[in-house]
Amino acid sequence: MPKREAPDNQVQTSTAPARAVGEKFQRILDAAVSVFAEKGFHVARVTDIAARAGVADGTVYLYFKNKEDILMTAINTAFDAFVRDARVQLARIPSPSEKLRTLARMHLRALGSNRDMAVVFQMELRQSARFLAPFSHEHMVEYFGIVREAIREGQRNGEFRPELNEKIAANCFFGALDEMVTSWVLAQHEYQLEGAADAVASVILRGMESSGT
Amino acid sequence: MPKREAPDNQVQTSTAPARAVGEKFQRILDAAVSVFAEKGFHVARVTDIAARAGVADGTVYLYFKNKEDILMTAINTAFDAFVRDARVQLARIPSPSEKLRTLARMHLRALGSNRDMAVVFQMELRQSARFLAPFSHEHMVEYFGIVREAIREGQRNGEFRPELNEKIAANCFFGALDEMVTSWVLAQHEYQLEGAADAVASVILRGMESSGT
Amino acid sequence: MPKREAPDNQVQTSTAPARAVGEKFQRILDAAVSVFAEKGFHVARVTDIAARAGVADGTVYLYFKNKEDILMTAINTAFDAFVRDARVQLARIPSPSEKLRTLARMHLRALGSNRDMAVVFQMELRQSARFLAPFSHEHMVEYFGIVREAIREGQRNGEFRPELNEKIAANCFFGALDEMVTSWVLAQHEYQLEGAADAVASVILRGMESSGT
Amino acid sequence: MPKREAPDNQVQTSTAPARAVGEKFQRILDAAVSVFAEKGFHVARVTDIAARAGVADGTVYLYFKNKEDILMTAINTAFDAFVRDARVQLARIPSPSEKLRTLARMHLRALGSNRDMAVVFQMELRQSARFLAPFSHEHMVEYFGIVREAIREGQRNGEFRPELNEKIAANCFFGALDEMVTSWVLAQHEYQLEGAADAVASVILRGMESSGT
DNA sequence: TATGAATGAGAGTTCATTCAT
DNA sequence: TATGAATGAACTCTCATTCAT
Repeated sequence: MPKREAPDNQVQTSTAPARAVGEKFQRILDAAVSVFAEKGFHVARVTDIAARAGVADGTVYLYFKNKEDILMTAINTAFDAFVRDARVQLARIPSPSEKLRTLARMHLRALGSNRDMAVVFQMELRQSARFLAPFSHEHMVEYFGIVREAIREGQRNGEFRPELNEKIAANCFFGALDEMVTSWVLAQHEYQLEGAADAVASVILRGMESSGT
Repeated sequence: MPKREAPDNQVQTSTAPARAVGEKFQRILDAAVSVFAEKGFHVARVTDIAARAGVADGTVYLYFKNKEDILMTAINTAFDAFVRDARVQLARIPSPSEKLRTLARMHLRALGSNRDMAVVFQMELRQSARFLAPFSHEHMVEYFGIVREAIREGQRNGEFRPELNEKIAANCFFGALDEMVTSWVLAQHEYQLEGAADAVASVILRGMESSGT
Repeated sequence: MPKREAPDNQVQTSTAPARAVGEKFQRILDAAVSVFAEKGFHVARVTDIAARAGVADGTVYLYFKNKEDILMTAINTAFDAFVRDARVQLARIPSPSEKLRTLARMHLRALGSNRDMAVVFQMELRQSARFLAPFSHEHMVEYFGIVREAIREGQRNGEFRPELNEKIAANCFFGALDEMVTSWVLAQHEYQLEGAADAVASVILRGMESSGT
Repeated sequence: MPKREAPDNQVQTSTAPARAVGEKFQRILDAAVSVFAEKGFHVARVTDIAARAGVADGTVYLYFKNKEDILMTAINTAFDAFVRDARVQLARIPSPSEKLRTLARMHLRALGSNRDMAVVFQMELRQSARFLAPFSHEHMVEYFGIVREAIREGQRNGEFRPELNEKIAANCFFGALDEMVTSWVLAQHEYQLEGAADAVASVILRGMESSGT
């Protein structure tokens, strides 16, 4: 029954320095993400996670209610941190199109900098949205909210075509980025995911722009 | 992207009592898709599938090697039919942009007409691409091949911006449609998925078009 | 999912002849009683029961919902058979005191002829009455009902003291027999339990008899 | 049969800060009896006991060897106190029948004044007699010894029928009281258990009395 | 072909007990 | 003494798959 230290955004920082005590929570979380990425949630065994975290099986249950709770915590923590960060960044940017361009960059940077977490997001998030706690789906709704708000803003100030269905546009934006991540995750060779952000953003933004722009 | 209504996609066709045989095969396949859609591949039990198909558990193994084989067959059969159909349809259309617009319509129509299969595609395809036989991934590559060919064609004839990375553009196209399906599948209320095809296509196509067009 | 053959009173007859097929249910039940008697319900492992019954672990769950269900079924089946038998026998006897004397004999004969079952009754029945399904407790109530009815009858016809609290008297009767079984079960040396029935009955019956008798 | 209120039955008595030590020891013991009564020995968790005693899990092991030791200590302590008390009381009484009548009253008073302990005795004592250390069984033998001695005395002085099997008679006596406790423990409504002592004693004593008395 | 009873490996989870602090 | 985080053995139950009928 150790108490989880306050989740501090840095979802998984396997930095070198001193492996202080008490970061067992984080170790388990990191190990879990790694194992989930490797075998998928259902095939992953708690024993694998414990072993990779260097703790006993039972220890996992001191920090998490059950296997599902580990996945949920991993996803929610990362998602929370991302959305919070995104809100802060976007608040500084006045232009809607620039906001979306920045969001695209953040999206691909966040996932591109942590392959395991990216795999988990791409492979498990949809499943969990449907079969596990719809908790994580809340985050998706939140993320979409940010995107849609920017689009509406752009429509109001004339940047984006007003007749465009804002929900569909948001799907195009998110879907395009999401597919970039998926293909990156499935790719055999390594490449910088973030590098594609501008190209994607420009396709979607042009697609939404008012003709006369 | 299947059109599973038409029972002509059956992979195995025996000789003599072909109808009866294929009929049970198809019943199991349909039942499986329905159960997979409901609970997800890993949680679905073979017993559920057999019961829903109205056959004994053991009978399932007369038609399929194992549980995974059922999923693979379901996905592959539907995907095959879709890709074959797409090739035929697109061959008749000269304009690259019109090709993509048609593909978008076909994509959303195919999945929009069979919710269970759509759920399975959205929830299980990525997982299976990574963890199960990468067999089904071949189909994705094939589908992407069709999209990319149309894009290249459009770049050659000046419709689409030549500096555009064709792979990224294909991801935008597919990702946008895919996200439309996902949000449709997760939506609480019913609506015609196909109806959104033109809106999505127009966003992506405008995004790819040459400025001077 | 084989269907339990109709429970046919002969709770555990490990008679010699042909071990017909389909008596797997009975084999598991007998094995369970034997294992429960040996180690107690909570310490007994399902694996032990399966092994002793000569079936696989999973097979146990084709016939029983869970470990508790095995215990309950064993207790209930035996109890049912006993109570049904008792009702039939006692119906033929007019004298209340003779009824109780017969019941005492039946009680000790039933448990004295099956040591394992006796152990389970003495060790687990009270626990199960409190912590498991109070189902089995119904049987106790039924048994007591038979005893109390006989006592009331005897009070009505003047055989037993009318001022006697009938519930207390029933407790004396049952408790005395029960303790005989317990001490028999815990005893190191073997002896005929049934042989003590008359001695017990005579103590209790004299204790209840009207002074002038 | 304990009189656990009085905290003078403590088995272990350390030297210096005897009061404090014994106090925590007793708290754990009381908590254990309460938890055992509630869930049964095997289902009770050491954590529950520690929590209810207001100590850490590890502290329990400073006072007791293991979970079983707690149960044994609880039973033995109570039993010891009861038997010691019984010996003292009965020594003062010359009449064998009066001795038994007094014992009946003490028996029901002891358990009737501490429901938790009564539950533990009724539910766990038999189990422990068989599966755990037969240690506690010694107490039963001791208790029975007292009863049997009184019966023999009564047979010698002509109060009780000489042909009566003294062991059986003792079983009747104890069994009747024991069943009173059991039914009291299982009863839904509250009532004074001790109040039934005379009724029970009179049934058994009459049952044992010589005819001509 | 079809059945469904039987199998048994395997996984998640619990909890008595220990031991460094 | 006291703590409570950590351990890891153990156990119940599930379910994909097989095979005798």
